[in-house]
Amino acid sequence: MADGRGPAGSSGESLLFLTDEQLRQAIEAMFFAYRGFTADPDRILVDMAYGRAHHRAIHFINRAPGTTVNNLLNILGVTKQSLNRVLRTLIADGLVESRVGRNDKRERHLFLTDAGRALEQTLSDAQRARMRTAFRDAGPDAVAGFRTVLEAMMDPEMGASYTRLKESGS
Amino acid sequence: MADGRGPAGSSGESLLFLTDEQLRQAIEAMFFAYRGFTADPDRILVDMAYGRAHHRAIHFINRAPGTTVNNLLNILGVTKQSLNRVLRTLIADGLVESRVGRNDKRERHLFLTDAGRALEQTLSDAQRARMRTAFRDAGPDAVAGFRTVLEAMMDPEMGASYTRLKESGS
DNA sequence: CTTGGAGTGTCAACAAGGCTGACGTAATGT
DNA sequence: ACATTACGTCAGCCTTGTTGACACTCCAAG
Repeated sequence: MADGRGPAGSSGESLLFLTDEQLRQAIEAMFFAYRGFTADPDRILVDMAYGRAHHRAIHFINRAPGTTVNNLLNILGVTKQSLNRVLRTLIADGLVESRVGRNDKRERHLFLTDAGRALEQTLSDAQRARMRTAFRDAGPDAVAGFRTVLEAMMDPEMGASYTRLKESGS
Repeated sequence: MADGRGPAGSSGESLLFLTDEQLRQAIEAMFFAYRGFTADPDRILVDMAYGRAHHRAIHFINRAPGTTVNNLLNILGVTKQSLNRVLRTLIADGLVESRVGRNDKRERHLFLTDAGRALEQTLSDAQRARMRTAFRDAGPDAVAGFRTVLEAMMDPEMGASYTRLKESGS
């Protein structure tokens, strides 16, 4: 495994800092960190009838108000059946509003209601608190590196969604 | 709340680089990156009868050969029933071997068989390939920052498991 | 030796949240 | 007119998580 290889890694001399062992550690760090990342909102959601899927939908509707179902589908990368199950409950509970499109009446544009925004705020406050602490402890340079690596890890398609959201939000 | 804030952020002047908007972007980056992170092994696993839970078990058994079920339970953070279901199939399929403990015969020590190691290799090769590319593109400084932030994001307990593995493996 | 408790395995039942396939409807584009 | 798109929905399946209950083995303490 990460054994009898000499100092020259499997990918060339410019990558000496990337031993298999270090990559393994990074993989584990990613695993444990993602658990921390979702832990706080998850704790809040269990008390309600919601799960992580609801959180994701709420997050991205808040981020791109008026987005269509199809657009959300692409961002989340799930089937319309999966998304619809979540959306149906959010609409029924009055957290999300679905408006028929003006130009194209086949489309449904999604918006958070006041109650939806309130929940979004609660969830993202919890999530941001941990991120803020972690970022503060790590420092600005580490944060910059963190984001650089995350962007490089994305699938190109997903990266495009990310960039679009990032630019619309700033 | 996250609205009409002036230049003084909600957490003090030394955190000016942490606006809510930047935290939101980091949250989204984490979401999209984790998808990329798991995509490659997931693609391999669907062809077999296995899922992500099997991958995780195989990964950590490979990392800490001879680990007990209870130890693995703590690392993975699932119930013994969930883990057992996965472990049972892996043992039945000859990828994992369970040996009764010598000192304490109640304990089962888990090892990968040759076949198990082969699958682990395949999966982690796929996962490492993406990480390696991302790390190469981002550069050593970014990678260092990446790991610093990830470690700061973990729950303290999980961070302890991570540190233990990290130190045993180096 | 008996007993309590820890470590483990297993059965049953259930829920969340993925998936596919199929079908219906309305609106749009050709 | 007809095909396609966008959406909703029903039915059924899978993985992976959960609780609760129970049995077994073994260690250690009384």
